[in-house]
Amino acid sequence: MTQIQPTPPGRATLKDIARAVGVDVSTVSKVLNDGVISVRESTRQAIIDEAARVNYRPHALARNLRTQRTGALGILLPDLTNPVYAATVRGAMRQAELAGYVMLVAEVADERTSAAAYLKLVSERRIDGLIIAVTAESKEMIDAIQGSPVPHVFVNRRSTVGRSVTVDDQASGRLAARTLIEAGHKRLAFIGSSPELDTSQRRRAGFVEACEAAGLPPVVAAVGPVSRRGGFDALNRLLSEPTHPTGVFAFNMLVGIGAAAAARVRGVRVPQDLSIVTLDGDDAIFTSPPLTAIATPLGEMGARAVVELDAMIHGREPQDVVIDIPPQLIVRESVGPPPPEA
Amino acid sequence: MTQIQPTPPGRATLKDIARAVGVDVSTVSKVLNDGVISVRESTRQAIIDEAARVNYRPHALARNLRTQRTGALGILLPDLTNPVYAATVRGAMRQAELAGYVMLVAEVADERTSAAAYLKLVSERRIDGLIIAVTAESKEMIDAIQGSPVPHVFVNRRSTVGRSVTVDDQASGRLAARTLIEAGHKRLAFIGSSPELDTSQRRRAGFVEACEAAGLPPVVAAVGPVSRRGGFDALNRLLSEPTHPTGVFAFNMLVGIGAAAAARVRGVRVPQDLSIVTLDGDDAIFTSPPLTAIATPLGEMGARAVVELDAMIHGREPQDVVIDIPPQLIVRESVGPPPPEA
DNA sequence: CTGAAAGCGCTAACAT
DNA sequence: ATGTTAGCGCTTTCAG
Repeated sequence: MTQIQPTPPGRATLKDIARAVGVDVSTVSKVLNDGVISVRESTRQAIIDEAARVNYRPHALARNLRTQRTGALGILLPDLTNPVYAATVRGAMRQAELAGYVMLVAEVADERTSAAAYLKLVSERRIDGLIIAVTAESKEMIDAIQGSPVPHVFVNRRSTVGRSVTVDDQASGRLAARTLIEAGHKRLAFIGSSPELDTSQRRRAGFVEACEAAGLPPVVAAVGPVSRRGGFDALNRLLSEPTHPTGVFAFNMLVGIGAAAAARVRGVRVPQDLSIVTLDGDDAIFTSPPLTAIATPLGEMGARAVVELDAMIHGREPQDVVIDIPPQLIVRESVGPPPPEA
Repeated sequence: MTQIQPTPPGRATLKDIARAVGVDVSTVSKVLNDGVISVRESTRQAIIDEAARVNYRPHALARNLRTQRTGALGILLPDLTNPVYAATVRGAMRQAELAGYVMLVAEVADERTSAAAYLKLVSERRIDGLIIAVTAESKEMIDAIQGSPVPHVFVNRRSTVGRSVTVDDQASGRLAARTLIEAGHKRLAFIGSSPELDTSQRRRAGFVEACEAAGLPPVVAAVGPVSRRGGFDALNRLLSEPTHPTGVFAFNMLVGIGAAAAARVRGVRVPQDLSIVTLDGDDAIFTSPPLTAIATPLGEMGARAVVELDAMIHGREPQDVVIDIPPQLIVRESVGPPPPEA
């Protein structure tokens, strides 16, 4: 009489199987890990059958302790409710699953908590590798990262203390500027972040470069927190100046949405009075008006970060990667010619 | 000469400390775990000093294998880029950190992958408890959950196979209806989800109840996927009927945003031609117009789920909890009187 | 082709 | 007040 109730998964151990089949646990281990040829077919079958019968699952912890690998990856990010990070995490998680990892997510508010979360994950040896989606330029953080034996890769950020996966942000900046310039705008502005965000600096550099190439005066670069609120406030400041820009490039979707809200509140019509180009895409289609944006392959970056991490974990040489999808303009309704009087 | 380089954290073991101080590892373990009084002050100090010097961190895996607890919680959710889930996860993660857990997150596309992810986390024994933010009514999933020894709690969902943390969704539905009714609307609609989402059913029930209490005809209940696209399509269908509703209650923010976009595309002005009430809040302030919404304490639900899970893990009796923050209306700009001809 | 033995780093009875 | 012992479940030489 075999048991009628299905055995709950994950409760049987190698020892149980070994006892049932009448072999040693090491034999069971070999068979189940599939690596070894030198097992008689009949015992192999018996073991496999019994394992199936009791619904055997390896105990991850025990295996990990032995192999010194956890099968887990970590990701450090500043804000889960920010769709930019959510999309990145999603891409990373999908790839992680393909590569057989589970994903530990830590949301960190600032550099202090970053370092703490980092230490918790890394020094307790909970993960095999770490994706860093926060800016990590505090001394505390740099020290922690540099002293660490755990592979790590920055995503959508560059850093002196590690490899990174990014896109060609300068090209995005140039494309944004050219889009506005071709629509006829002469007074352009970039709404970016505070200086420590290297990604923003590169987009700005590309933007400025294209402006100068077109012989346009130096652009105003409003700066603030990267958030809807930040975009809202920044555009508000910009619009309160006497001759304000007629075309703005918003660092990312959140900033763009905030900017659009500010325009609306001030009675500035988009795109009749003001054109907006933003970045990162998908969500911007449901704003009003839908925002013209430059697609950023966030998910690909996350996925690629996992690929690199996996390579490092397997001892391969890490390298910086710049995803070579050229920036692509998604034309929607927030860009038009400048208003006549401008 | 002590070492000049800071010792990398997490590399020293109990054995190293024991050897350096000249005691047994078990003594070190006792001291560092703080539970025991019976240790001479001088040795205690020596141990603590040495531990600090080598920057000792316990090896989570080894400890876990021994104690049979992982110090990790899992969460299963359908869509990270959905701000509703992002907010829930965030609340859960904050509370998890306070309670000393790390958080494993798994995004699952459907019931099939749910079951697989579930099994991966649970049967490999990677987590002490699981938060379930997906609807889990497939036989596959129910079987997996029921046979499982791992505590689990549903969040923002109810289920026959486990405890849950929810809010009073019927009250939210009633409040939404009353808001519209008090503004003068007579033709109301609820845009909800397909029937398997119990949360949607409760909101709908409350909505219908309040309509009937006001003597209003049975409401149309559009149904579709819970997403911007779903809200968009649903309102589109609604508006293409000859006498369409003048006030709609959207199941959540995403649906509300999609509905607003659909109105805009059809040239239906909000709130002059159509009033919209939605749920879940924060993001809705940056839409155009800002959407009047009923606040839903997503973060609290996530946090409370962790509290309940922690209780279960420590052997306390689980219970269903309904967060007793009454639904609160956030008045913005998407509700007004019905158009005159209606 | 299979088994015995050792050990990953830690904790917890139980001795002394 | 401290050490001894045993073992969590697994993998991995090394012998037979």
